[in-house]
Amino acid sequence: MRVLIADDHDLLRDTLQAFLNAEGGFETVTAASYDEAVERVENDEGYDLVLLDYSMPGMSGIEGLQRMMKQTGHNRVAIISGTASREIAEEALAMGAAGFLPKTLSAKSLINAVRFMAMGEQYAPLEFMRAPSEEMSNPLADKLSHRELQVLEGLTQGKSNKEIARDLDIREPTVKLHVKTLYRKIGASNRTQAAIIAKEAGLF
Amino acid sequence: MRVLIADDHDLLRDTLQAFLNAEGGFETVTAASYDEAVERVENDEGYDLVLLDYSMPGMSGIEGLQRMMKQTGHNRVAIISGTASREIAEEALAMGAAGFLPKTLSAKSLINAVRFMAMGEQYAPLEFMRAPSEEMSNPLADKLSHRELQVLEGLTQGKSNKEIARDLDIREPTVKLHVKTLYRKIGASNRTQAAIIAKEAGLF
DNA sequence: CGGGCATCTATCCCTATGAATAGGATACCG
DNA sequence: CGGTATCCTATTCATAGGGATAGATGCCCG
Repeated sequence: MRVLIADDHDLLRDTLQAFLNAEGGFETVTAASYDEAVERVENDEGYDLVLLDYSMPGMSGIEGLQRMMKQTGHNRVAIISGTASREIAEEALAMGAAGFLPKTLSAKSLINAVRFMAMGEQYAPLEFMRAPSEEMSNPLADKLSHRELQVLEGLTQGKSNKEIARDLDIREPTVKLHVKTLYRKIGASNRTQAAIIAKEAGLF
Repeated sequence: MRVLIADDHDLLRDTLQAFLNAEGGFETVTAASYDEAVERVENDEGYDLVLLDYSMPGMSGIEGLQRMMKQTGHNRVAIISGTASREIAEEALAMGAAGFLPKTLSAKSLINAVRFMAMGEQYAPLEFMRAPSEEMSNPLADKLSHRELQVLEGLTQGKSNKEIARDLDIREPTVKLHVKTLYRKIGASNRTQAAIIAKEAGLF
C-alpha cells in the first residue's frame, strides 16, 4: 500500500511516516507543502491514499482537497487536521474525501483508519462526527444570568410573559425586564428572534 | 478472528457466515436468537466481535445490546439492522457499541467494517450518520398554501407583520389573516411557536 | 356554469409586547 | 465598608399582535 503524506510540520510528518512504515507495513512518501504533494502525485504512480494537512502552504482549505481529488482521479484523498471543525469534516466527506483524521487520533486508530481508507472505505472518527455541531460550550449561555436563561427557555416554548411569570413565580414586569435585557445581550429585537437564536445556538 | 453472528433470518445468517469465512478469513459462529447468542458467549471463549440483529427474538432493541455488552465484558458488540433509524444507531454508538451495520451495506464494505471493528475501532457508515435525521419530506409544507409558506418564512426570521407585508407587497391585514390561518394548520398559538415549529420541521 | 378554494382587503376590539425609567433587596469582592 | 452585579418590582406609554367578521376577486373542477 502506497501512502502520500503531505504536512508542513516536519516532526509530525516524519514520525507519522516512520510509524506507518513500521507498524502498518505501508510504503510512504512525504511532501512538505501542497505544491510538492501535487508534484509527487503527478510524477509518481499508484498511491492508494493521499493524506493532506488541512492547513499547510498552498492548501487553502477545502478547495485544495477539491483540486487534489480532481487531479488524482481515482486516487483517494483524505484530510488530516489538528484544528478543523466538524463542519469542515462534513464538507470534505460530502465532497467524497476518503476520510477525515483529526490529529487527536491515537496512533493505533490512525493505522486502522489508513488501512480502512486504503481499502476504499470512507473514514471519520465517530465521536467527532457525533459531536453536536459546535456547541462551543455555548457562548450565549455564558452571557446570560440564570434568570435570563429561564426566561429565554420560556420564550423558546412560545410562552407569553404572563405564563413565564407564573411558571417562575415572579411578577410579569420582572419577566419583561429580563426579556428586554436578554434581547440586548443576544442581539434580538423581538421574542421570536430570541427564540430562534436560542434554538440555533443549541440551547434547550 | 472469531466473530459471533446473531440473526433470526437463516438466509442472511448463513450467507453472511459463508462470506466472512471465505472472503474475510474470519472464524464465525452463529446464533438464531438472542438467548442462543448469550449462551454462545457464555460457553465459548474469545470472540473478537459479536454481531447482534436489532430485531430478533429476545433482543428487545437497545436494551439487548446493553445486556450483551455487560455480559461480554471486554468483548466488542455491534448492531446489525435492516430497519433501524439513525437515532437508534447514535444511541447504540453512544452506549459504546462497536458499530452499526445497516443491511444495505455492500458485502465488501461489510468485510472491511467487521475487520475494522475487530481491531477495536468503532464503525458506522458515514453517509448513514450524516443523513439529516429524519426529514420526513416535511408534512408541514404540504398543508400550507404558497402565501402561507412565505408568511411563515417571515415569521421564522422574526419579522413583524408590517415587515412581511412590505416584503411580499401585500397589506398588513392580509398578512395577519395568513398568520392566523397558518397557526390553525400547524397547531401554533402565537408567532414564536409557529417559528419554532417551522424550524424544527426543517423548513427554511 | 356554480361551488369551493386561495387570495387579498378591511375594520373593530382587546391584549400582549417592547421601551423607558426608577427604586429596593441581596450578595459578592476588593 | 463601598462598589458592583443581579434580581425583583413597579408605572407609563405606544405599538404590535391576535380574534372575529365581512366583502371581493380570480381560478380550477365537477
